[in-house]
Amino acid sequence: MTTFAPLPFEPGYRRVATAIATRILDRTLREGHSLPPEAELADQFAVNRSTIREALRELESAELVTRRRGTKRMVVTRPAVEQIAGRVGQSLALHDVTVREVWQTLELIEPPIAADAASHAEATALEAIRSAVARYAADHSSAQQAVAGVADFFRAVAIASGNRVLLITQEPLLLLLVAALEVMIDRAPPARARIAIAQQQILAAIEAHDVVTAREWMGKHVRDFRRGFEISGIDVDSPVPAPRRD
Amino acid sequence: MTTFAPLPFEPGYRRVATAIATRILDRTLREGHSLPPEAELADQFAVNRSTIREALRELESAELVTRRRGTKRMVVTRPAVEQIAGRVGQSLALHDVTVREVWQTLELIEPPIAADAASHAEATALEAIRSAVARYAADHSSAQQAVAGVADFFRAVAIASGNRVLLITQEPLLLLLVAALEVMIDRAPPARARIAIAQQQILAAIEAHDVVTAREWMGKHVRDFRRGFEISGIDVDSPVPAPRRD
DNA sequence: GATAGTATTATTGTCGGACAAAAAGACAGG
DNA sequence: CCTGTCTTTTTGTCCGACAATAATACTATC
Repeated sequence: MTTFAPLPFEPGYRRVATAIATRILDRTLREGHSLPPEAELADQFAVNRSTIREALRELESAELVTRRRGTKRMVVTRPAVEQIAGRVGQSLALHDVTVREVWQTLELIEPPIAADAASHAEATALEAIRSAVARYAADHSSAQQAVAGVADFFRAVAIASGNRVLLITQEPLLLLLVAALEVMIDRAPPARARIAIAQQQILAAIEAHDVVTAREWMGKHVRDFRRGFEISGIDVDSPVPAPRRD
Repeated sequence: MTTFAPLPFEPGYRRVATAIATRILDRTLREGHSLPPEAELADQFAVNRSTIREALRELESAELVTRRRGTKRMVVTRPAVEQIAGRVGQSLALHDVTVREVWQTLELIEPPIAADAASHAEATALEAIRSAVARYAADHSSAQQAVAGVADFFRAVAIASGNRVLLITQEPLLLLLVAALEVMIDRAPPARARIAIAQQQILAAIEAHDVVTAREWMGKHVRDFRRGFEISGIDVDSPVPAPRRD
């Protein structure tokens, strides 16, 4: 017996969206190019403007096009790392991922990132790490600020590693870490100071191109979060809080 | 002097979208719940149906709501892993990430995943790995099939590791690996056989709860891809091809 | 001739209403 | 209980409209 797959009906707005998306992905439409006005698109695709607008909302939501603030035309963009990460973070949270899973993953990827950074960090990337460390040291009074500082440090190190895939892969984890840390940090008094020390040690190791020490201290740094959660009485098997929407 | 940020103007369709998204993220609207019809939403938000529809396109694009095929009402969903991964993969490709970066990241995360799998794989997860290995061994004639088999093996191992964050984190990398492998595999004759051997060794190690061997063989497995790219004459510093759209 | 200010046009965001096609629901008959 | 038919909802798409504002052309001024 032959079986038939159901006929896939694609509504117009989606066909339009994929048509435009394809052009963006194959680089026919390049970053910065602005899209024709809606009326013209409607003409070209021979559909109503409403249909075009629905398609644009899809693309906009995928960050393939954006409107710069205070401007009218839509502009082709590549999805910013943060936006994509936000999606992934949301998704992970909705899947009831636990603090433990996030933490285990960080424990796994961060030390090698630090090692890579130590082995081939360039001057500007190093400077960025330095300033992240300095900013954290200078002011970590509010929980929110402290936590943001922690994330920025990780970002700076990942940038220094020179691997953008790692940087982007790491980003959703940071979002979730941030969400969880904000709850934890004020309940674990020693946390702030220990973070500062770890950052300084890691920075020093990276500056000295000391791969082994960088890896080790990053390992300690990440493991410390686990301790923080334990001290503050947060069950590591509880689901992570959803990251804030922007 | 005090400075003022420009007043952020949020169009109605976005305000509606975030309003609904918020309800989904805070679990007021749960997975499987169906949304009210567009007309009713228009009433509730006191906006036109067009505005509602544009908002729905945004949510749909974010995978927070979906229409089951052949059905009419919109249903609240949590974004499927594959969809999210598709986005991230696209984004990475648009950022001109190189084969090397993808490969390095895999080299970094896969061995520990295999180690985790070896240390606490459950029966069903093990069975899934076994069947993935068997499927690959049974038929890897077409490039596309072979490559899909490779990805499925990685997925099965990640599932066995019991860490969903790793699973989801890994997914975009697999998409890019697949896109790159499809080009490479037919140009590197020994690749197919070596993959089969590696899969069998890793499976055996996981079955035996042999953490060290699992990690080692997974390391070899991933490093082999690098060799494949070299043999087939693909520059590892060339950008990865964009993953196929669905 | 360059610049600042003003008028015009183009474009977006939103609305209202309309209708065919398809799904969901109600209902009768076997 | 299943099956086929009829009715009601609901979606996808269209059309036309209009206020608000960005983009552009134009003008006056120095």
